[in-house]
Amino acid sequence: MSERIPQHRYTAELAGQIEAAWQDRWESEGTFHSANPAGPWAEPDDPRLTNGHTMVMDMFPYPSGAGLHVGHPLGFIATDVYARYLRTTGANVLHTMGFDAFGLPAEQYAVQTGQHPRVTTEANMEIYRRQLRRLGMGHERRRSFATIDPDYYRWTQWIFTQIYNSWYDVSAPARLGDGIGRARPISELVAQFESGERAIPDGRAWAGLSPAERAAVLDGYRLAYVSAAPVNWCPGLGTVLSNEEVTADGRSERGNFPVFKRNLSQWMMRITAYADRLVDDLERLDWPEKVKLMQRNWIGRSHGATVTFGPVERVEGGTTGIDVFTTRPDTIFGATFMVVAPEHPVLDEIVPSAWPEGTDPTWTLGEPDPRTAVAAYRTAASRKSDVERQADAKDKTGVFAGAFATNPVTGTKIPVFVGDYVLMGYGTGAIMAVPGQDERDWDFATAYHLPIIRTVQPTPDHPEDKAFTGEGPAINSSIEGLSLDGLGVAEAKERMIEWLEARGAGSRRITYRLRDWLFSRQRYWGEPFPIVWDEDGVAHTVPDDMLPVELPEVPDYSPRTFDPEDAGSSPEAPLARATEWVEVELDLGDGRGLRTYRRETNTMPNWAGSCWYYLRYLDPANDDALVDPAVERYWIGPRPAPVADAPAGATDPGGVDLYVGGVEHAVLHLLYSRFWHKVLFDLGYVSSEEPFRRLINQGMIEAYVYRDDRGFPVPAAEVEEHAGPGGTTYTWNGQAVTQEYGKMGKSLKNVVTPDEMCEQYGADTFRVYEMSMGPLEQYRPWETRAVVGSQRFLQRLWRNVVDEETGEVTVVDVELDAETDKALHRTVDGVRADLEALRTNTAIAKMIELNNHLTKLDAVPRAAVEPLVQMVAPVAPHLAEELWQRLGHTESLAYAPFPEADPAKLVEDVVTCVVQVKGKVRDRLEVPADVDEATLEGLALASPRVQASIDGAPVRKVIVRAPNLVNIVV
RNA sequence: GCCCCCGUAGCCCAACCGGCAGAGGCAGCCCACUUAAAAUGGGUUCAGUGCGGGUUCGAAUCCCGCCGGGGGCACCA
Repeated sequence: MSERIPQHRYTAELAGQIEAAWQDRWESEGTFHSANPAGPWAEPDDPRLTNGHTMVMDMFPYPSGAGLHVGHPLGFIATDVYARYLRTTGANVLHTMGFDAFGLPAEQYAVQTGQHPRVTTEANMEIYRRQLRRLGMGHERRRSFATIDPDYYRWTQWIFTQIYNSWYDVSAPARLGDGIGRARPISELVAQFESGERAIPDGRAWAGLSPAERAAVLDGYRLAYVSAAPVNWCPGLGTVLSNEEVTADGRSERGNFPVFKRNLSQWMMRITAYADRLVDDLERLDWPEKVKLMQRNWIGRSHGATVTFGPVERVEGGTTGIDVFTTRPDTIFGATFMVVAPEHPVLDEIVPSAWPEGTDPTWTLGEPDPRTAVAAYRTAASRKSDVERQADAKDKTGVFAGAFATNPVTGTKIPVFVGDYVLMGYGTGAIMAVPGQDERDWDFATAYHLPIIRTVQPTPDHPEDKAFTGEGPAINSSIEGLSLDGLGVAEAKERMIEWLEARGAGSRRITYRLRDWLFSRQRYWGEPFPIVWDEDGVAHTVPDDMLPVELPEVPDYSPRTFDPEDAGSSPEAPLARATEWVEVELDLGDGRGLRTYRRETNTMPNWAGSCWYYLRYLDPANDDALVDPAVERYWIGPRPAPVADAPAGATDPGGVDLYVGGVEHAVLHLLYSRFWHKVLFDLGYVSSEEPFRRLINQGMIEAYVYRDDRGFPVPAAEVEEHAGPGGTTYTWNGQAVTQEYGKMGKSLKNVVTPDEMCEQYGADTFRVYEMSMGPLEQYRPWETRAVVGSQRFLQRLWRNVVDEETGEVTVVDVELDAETDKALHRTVDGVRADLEALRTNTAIAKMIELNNHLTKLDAVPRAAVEPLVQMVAPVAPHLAEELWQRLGHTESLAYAPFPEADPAKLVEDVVTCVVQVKGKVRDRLEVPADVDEATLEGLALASPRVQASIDGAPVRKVIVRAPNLVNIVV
């Protein structure tokens, strides 16, 4: 049987041919090459350079081997549409895509398949490249790279050496003079130590220190340093992890393995030095509020005071003080006891050998003396994991330490407790407990019969048996020479801090939740550190001219992993097995000549490569610098105007113009990257203060899952839908199945791939469908059977230009009738605004509308369909190029100027005016668009239908919004 | 427990600064083409905006309180 499909119909097959042909042509012509003002690719004469510039970027993918589904390219298509649109405005547009190819996912896939990570990673990247090409991405291929390329990670290592060889000078003026604090080369700190301008913390003389001692001093300042501290050890992954990679319930973000605290010597990055700038600069960014909030919460800056509670008697004689941090210094009058963390060192000094006279029996754990009780409590606490401690959060437990401190304001003696609801890692590890204004302290006070004093007047409806944490006037807060009574919280805080500072009992203090970034991993597949260790145990950076330090071949690249529950295991770096690589003779050029060193065997986390890749996109062929300064300034330097919604007085921080990616990187990649960028800024390598000026989180495409009566998923593509009186039902192979909504995944049997869609409909149809499903940020369900609507649109557009039977172009060169002309200009105007604002879904709706209008004409005028082809080009670029060519153009339309709307044709001369009586529509009038209010009011009141509605009632008021509306109030 | 986002037709989504609830698509129904079906084309039905209050001449839109869905944080002193 012969198919009765017209020979020249725009079918998936024809689309496939057209698409492949145009992809070849774009590639051979370098259509998407953008122009650089300087550096190896300088093209200073390119006219686009002076015509505006935009950098559009996607979060680059991991070539993990799991395979793409239709959700993955959503953001890529959106940025491609935007970039293609911008090119038609004459702008110089940079849009490319590389690969985040180091790291766990790539390594795990390699381990699973028993191959070297480089082999599988490169194979997967090839698949990705082919798929991206097939989707018609206008990426600039020559700017693409992978983080595993030695030419790339050479610079990742170089940045590490810069960070390592820097320190944060909190008192130096900011680089732009607009604040205090910046990173400086470590050599300047050494000079200060040598000259004596700055004292060494423990008071020794620099000249008298050994190399190892000097190194130890400098490690206290370097922005990258080795520290022995409790870290997150994940036996299941065989590596340590940063705080950001551990979930709230104490498991690894990747793989969901248990994580344990182990004391280990690891590389850290001093991100905490930038905490303030990382918080403050958020308001200069055009980012989703949600992401800003997540970063603010993660950094967790809180303002308060440290207050010393003392004297506490020491067992060995004399007294000591206990410092607490509080955000509520205004409530000190209500501090009736203290609690220190079980790990607090002061406990070693103050716990006496006998319970004080009259100790409440509930305070003692039933132990005969405080030492036994505190020791037992500390042991029990140390056995609890963070997870268990959190799980027990409801019950406040603790034990009396047997000692008393003095409330520095009231002079009252107050008991000191040990309690695990106080964390050693936050503030000072000790708190003043104010049960009246703190729920946790209230719980503790109730459990241990401790006094409660309210120092803020609760609201009248506040329950008697609860802490009051709200705002109100201070009460019970007076002593001789100080009264907070009647003051609001903010004012009371200020007054209190001033009082404390005047007496030396406390001082203003800011604390942060953010901790330094644990930067080393015990994995093979990552960047080696550009660090060698000498025989004294002193670290040295590898000189720039010896970079990159290439990743060696090892007999076994898989990490040593352990039983996920084996908390006692220790990490082993796979690189340590490359003994010939580890032992190395080098002349570091420091005057010490050829010496033997041991290479650092940890590798960097995969965040390292993604921390700065946007900078390399700018100038990927540059061998002399990570990016030419002029190129950086041109593409992502600060713009004259601040971003939308920035507070008054804010300046633009620079950065990538548009960055699109998933929200899952809110506090990982996006925080690390901002940190590195600010270091590079301080050191003068970049002119921008932020990496990403504008961020959009694309939504996910989800899918329906169908399950049979056993609960097993059945292939979603084979499910039939039945509309019935009792609602819609679903069957698979004749048996009833249930529908639920969720993620797309192999095990759920609902995966749809871009390749399938290209096969069945063509890439352009797929692009149009994904873009018309809804706003970019929105989560939405995939529905394959709806894709045909997008295909029909493109087929109708095709048919408006080409005869399906003969393949001939059928457009006519006639003048547009008034209606078509108006529709065209309205569409151009709307589509331009929509594409500009990334509202591609509504842009497509407007194009469909115009196309449907053209379909109804006897013959399609060229003057109408050519602009439509241009407008559709960003979304369906292959089809548009093909039609453009068939319409007689020889050049690609990638740079053809976007159609302009004539403002004169956008105004209607006659509009429909709605006449309401008491807000209800009673009549419609056709009136001139420029009708004046008085005339319109007269016309409305004269309407018989309006008069009938008014029914003789007196008119109280008439609201006129010429020319659209009149509302008569009776 | 606290914070953020979202609820419009059977489904996905529009609706600009508060001003006629509907741009577009899917599905359904009718018609044309076809021996027939598919494909294609043309036409058409469908909601008063999750619920309850309030502000306003006028509310999908602003405010308050619920309900439902999604997400973030959670002894942070």
